[in-house]
Amino acid sequence: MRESETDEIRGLTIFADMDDAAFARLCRAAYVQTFPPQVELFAEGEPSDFLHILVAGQVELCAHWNGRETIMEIVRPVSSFILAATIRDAPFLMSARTVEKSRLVLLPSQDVRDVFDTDGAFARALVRELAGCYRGVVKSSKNLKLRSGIERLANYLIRQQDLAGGAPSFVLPVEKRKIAALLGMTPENFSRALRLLGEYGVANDGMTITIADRKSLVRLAKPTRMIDDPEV
Amino acid sequence: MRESETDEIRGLTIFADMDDAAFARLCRAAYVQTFPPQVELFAEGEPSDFLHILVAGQVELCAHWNGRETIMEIVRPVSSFILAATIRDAPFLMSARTVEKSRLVLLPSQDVRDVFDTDGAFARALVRELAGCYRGVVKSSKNLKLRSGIERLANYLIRQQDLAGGAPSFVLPVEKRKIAALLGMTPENFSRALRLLGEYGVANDGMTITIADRKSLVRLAKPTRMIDDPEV
DNA sequence: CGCATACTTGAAATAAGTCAAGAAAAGTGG
DNA sequence: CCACTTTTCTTGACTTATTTCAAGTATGCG
Repeated sequence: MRESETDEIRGLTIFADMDDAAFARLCRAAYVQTFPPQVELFAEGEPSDFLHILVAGQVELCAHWNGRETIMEIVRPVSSFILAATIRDAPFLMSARTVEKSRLVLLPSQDVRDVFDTDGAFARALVRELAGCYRGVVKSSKNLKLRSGIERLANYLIRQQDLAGGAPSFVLPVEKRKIAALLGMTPENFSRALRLLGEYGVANDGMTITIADRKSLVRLAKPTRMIDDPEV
Repeated sequence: MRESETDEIRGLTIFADMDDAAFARLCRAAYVQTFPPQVELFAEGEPSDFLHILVAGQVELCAHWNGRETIMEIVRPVSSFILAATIRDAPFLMSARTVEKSRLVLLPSQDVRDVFDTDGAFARALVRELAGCYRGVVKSSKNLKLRSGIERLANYLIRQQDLAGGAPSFVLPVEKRKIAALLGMTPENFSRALRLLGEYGVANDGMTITIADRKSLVRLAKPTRMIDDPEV
C-alpha cells in the first residue's frame, strides 16, 4: 500500500492515536482494491481473512436463510466493517456486496490481532469501535421489535434528512428496494408506507424525498436517543 | 469482595488469563449483591457505572418505546452483561430486571477500562467477549428478519433441547410470555404457534416440552450455524 | 381456599406478504 | 441519440400472518 493510500485511512478513529510504527506494521501487508458495482466481496460462512475498510463507494451487508435474503446494514465511507469476525477469527455472519463502484482497504486479520496486542492505543480504539458496532445492532434490533413498518420508515426518513444536512428535500442514498430490505419490509409494503406518509407531509418524486411538515412526521415517528441517535 | 466470592468469577473467560494483580485491582472496589425476583437493576438511559456479572439466578434485558416493551436477551449465569456500555462509558440501551432471585458481581466501569489498558490478557479476552456479543445480536437480528414466528419458535425449542442435554422432554427456562417477547411475538401468537408445532411432534404440558419427532421439527426449523450455533 | 397472574382459545381487526400487471426509470447496444 | 431491454417502482386485489380484544381455564402463591 502506497503512502497516499495509507493517508486515506490514517485519520480513522481506530487508527488515530496509535503509534506510527504499529500503523506501518498494519499497512505492510495491506492492500487497496477497487471493485465494480454489484460484486460480492465475501459470503456468509467464509473465513474472515481481512478486516475491510470502505474508503469510497457503498457496500451492503446482507444475510440469507432458506432462500430469503435481507440487508443488515449499508456501509458508507470511511468505515471499517466485519470487525467482530476479524477479532474472533470466525466465519462471516453476513455477505458483503458492492452497491456502487467502491474502493476498499484490506488489512490481514492476523495483523490486526497482532497489533492489538502490541499497541495499547489501537487496542483501546478498536474495543471502543466494536462496542459502538454492538450498540448499533442493538438499536437496530429495538427498531425492528418495537416499531411497525411505517414507524421504521418515518424514523429512517428523519435520520436521512439530518444526514443530508436538514434541508426539506434530499435524495435517498440507495434504491428503495434496498431500504425496504434494510427496514425489514417488502418493496411493495415500502411503497405503500411511503404513500401513507403523504398524510404527514412527506412527498416523494423518484429518489427525492421532501418533508414539508417535519413536526408532523416526528409526532408519528417518535424518534428517541436510545434507538435513533448514532452518537449514543 | 471476599475471596470466596472472587473465586466465583475468576474462572470466567474474560478473567481467565489475566494477571493476579490486575484481577485483584478489578475486585478491589467490586461488590456482590443478591437481589429478589422482579427487581429492576437499571433502566435504559442511565449511566453505566458498573459492569454486571450474573453469578446465580436469571436476568432479563428489555427495551421500551412508545409504551411497548420487548425482551432483548435473557442472561443466565455465569456471564457478564452490558459490556459495551461500560467500555464506551455510554448510557444503557436496555433495562435489566431480575427474573428470579439473583446474585450479581458489580465491577466499577472505570476500573474495567483502566485494567483494560494495563493488562494485555484482559484486553484480549474482553475484546473477544465483546465480539462474541456483537455476533450474538447479529444472529438474533437475522433470526428476526429472515424467519416467521413459528420458525423462530421451532428453532428456539431445538436449541433449548440441546441446552437441556438432548432428552426428548425438557422444561422451559422462563415463563412463556417472556419467551414470546424474546422471540418477537405476542403471548397469544406464541400459544397458537406452539399448538401448531403439534403437527411436528411437539407436545406441551405446562412448562414441559416434549419433542417426539425431532427430525420433523428440524425439517421445519432448518437451523443453521450462521444463526443458531452459539459457538460460531 | 381465594386471589392474582399466566396461559389458552375464539372472533375480529390490522399489518404485512404475495401475485400480477402496468408505469417509470435505468441500462444496453447499434 | 435512439430503440430496445431490463429492472425498479407502483398499484390493485387477494392471501396469509400477526395483533388485539375478550373470555374462560389453568396455575401458582400467600
